[in-house]
Amino acid sequence: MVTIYDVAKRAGVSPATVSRVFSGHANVAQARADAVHEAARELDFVPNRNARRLRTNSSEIIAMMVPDIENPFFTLMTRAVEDVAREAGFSVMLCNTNEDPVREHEYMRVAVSEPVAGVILVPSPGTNLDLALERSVPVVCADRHALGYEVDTVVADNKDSSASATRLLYDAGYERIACVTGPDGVETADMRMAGWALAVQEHTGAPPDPCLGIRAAYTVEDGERAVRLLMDLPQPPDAIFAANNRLGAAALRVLNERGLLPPTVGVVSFGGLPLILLAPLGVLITHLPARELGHQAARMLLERINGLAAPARSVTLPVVVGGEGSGIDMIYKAQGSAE
Amino acid sequence: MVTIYDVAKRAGVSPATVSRVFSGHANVAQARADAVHEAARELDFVPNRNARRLRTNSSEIIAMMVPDIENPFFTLMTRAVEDVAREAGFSVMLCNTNEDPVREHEYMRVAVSEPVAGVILVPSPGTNLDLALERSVPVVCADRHALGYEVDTVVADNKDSSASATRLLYDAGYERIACVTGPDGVETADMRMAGWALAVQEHTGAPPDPCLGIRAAYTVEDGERAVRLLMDLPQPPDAIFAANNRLGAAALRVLNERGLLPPTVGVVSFGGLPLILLAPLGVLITHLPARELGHQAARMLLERINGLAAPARSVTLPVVVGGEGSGIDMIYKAQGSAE
DNA sequence: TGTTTTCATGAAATCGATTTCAGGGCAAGG
DNA sequence: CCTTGCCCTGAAATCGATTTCATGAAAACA
Repeated sequence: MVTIYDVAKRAGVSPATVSRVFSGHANVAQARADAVHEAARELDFVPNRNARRLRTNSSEIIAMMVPDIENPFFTLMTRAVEDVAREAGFSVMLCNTNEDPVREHEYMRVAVSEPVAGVILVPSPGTNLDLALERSVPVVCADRHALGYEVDTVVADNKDSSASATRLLYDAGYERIACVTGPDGVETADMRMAGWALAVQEHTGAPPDPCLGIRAAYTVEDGERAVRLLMDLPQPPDAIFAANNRLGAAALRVLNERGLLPPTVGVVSFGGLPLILLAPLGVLITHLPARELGHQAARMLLERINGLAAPARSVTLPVVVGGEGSGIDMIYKAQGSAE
Repeated sequence: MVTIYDVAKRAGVSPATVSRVFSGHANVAQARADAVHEAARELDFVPNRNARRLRTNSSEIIAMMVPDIENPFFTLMTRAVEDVAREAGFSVMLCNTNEDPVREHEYMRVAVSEPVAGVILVPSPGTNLDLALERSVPVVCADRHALGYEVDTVVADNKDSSASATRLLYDAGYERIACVTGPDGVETADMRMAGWALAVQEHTGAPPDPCLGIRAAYTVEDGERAVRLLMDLPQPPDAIFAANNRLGAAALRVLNERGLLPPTVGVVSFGGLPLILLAPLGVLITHLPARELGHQAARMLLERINGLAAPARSVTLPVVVGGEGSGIDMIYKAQGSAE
């Protein structure tokens, strides 16, 4: 392995000087600096980061903890984080938590002992950040808040935009609107359902019929089960508000099975459907700011890594509630940002 | 920071013994080991991985370099790698190369200087592995070979299955089959086009009409441009073999624009279309073994990390060329594996 | 019982870069 | 011409765990 000692010998300087040239923390005479660079190039020198990190007790790795990288929403968020991180000289360590607090905690141990420079976390219900905070590893939450902790957080404006989307269904003439949302305790699921309930209350003057608000895991399979349940009700809904992209896909699939595609039954998919080719007319797709969530979270984390000591900040990003356009129009939008 | 010296002092042993207890490489008397564990617990000791790595010159990080994590094919591959890696106690560092050899090389520098335990690489054309091989960082290529290097490689059976898929179009009665493939020099693009050409030659007894074989970047936008070109030919094709999922989506979108959806014009999408909801009848989707590619690559890499010194191995995984079923059938297949 | 082997252990060297400290060279000021 | 001070520079200490080496004790063998 080529070390700074080899470079130093070749360049005729001391190892300390080589280090100074590469870390740039002190002044080195131009002639020597050139000699060092030349020697480094000739020897194809790559500094050993472990040695550097041991000494400086720092690292250039950000842990990105998401429930499931296969969900295009999180894929896009991760991609955005990686872009910002790379720009700033950081690498991204990918951690799938599977929405499982135990797994999340295991990863947190790894992150702390690594130690990583910081963590961007989509918290699972029951998340525990004690370890990271004790060890003062900065944490930024994205998409959801971490219950019981005061850390920087970036979320989408779930409740208001869910209400808006639901109102659009009423505007389109639907009257009995159901909601399929995610698990109890998952913030996005709860907020979106709350938004739906708010719009229903506004429109009907009464809280929604409890059997129209139903929960499922954020998967296509479980979503289908839930939508079937809804459509099998004695008084089935004439429109469905689906609280994420998986559930939106599930709704469309069940409705397709039964020949009830929009506009027969109205559908809102909260979150884009990537690569969707031929969306039926009358599907309303809202555009979650996945990329912006990632960018913003990464930027805030970098600020913390650079020593920012302000109290915890909370940012809420707007959700674009797309107009109820033609299938093709919406396809293009969904495609463009590939949410 | 709590170090092994603190633990040693408290447990009344030497730092060497503490190290032995934690790394488990040598025997320590039970009584002392207990004392060490107890002291470690009391002090809440977490070993510093940087120090360990510096000494052992190893790490528990695998670099995963893919062209674009947003392509569901690579997302799934990455997920599979992460699953295997986690099982074995490794973490995954995510690197988007953007199909750009310069960016790939930058990441390779990071990986080498990290240094990571190994690299799983989807090579860009013009990839350069010298750095990694010099530094004896194990590399496994996935999805494509690295031109000019002898390293472990896992690929899909692109040529044969492209030929099979093309034959299915002939069987369905299409006669003038075009091919939209990826950039020149990208192995998957070349092999898939070769498979298409082979089937055309077999069927017509002559090499394919050159203007029917067209190249595009592996993006929806550029794919649309290419497909438009094809459909604007004086003698347009009556079927399209699209060499990856993005190009498949592009083909369907252009055909939809023009009212020529299958079965009017036949389509093969080589690679699944995730979350596709309402595939038109007559779209043939082949299922790339993304998950298996990832699993296999990760397993082979772990073997190398553990010191395996055999000559480079090459594994080819089969591609399932789905039957031309009803839209819904295919939807379920595409969904299930979310390629 | 005497000899050899095995085993657990601590002291100290080691990994490779960073950083402190002290000294030498040089310019400015008296 | 002699200080004072600044800037570069190299020697050596340092980060925290691992590992080699030497040692002494215990176990195995004859």
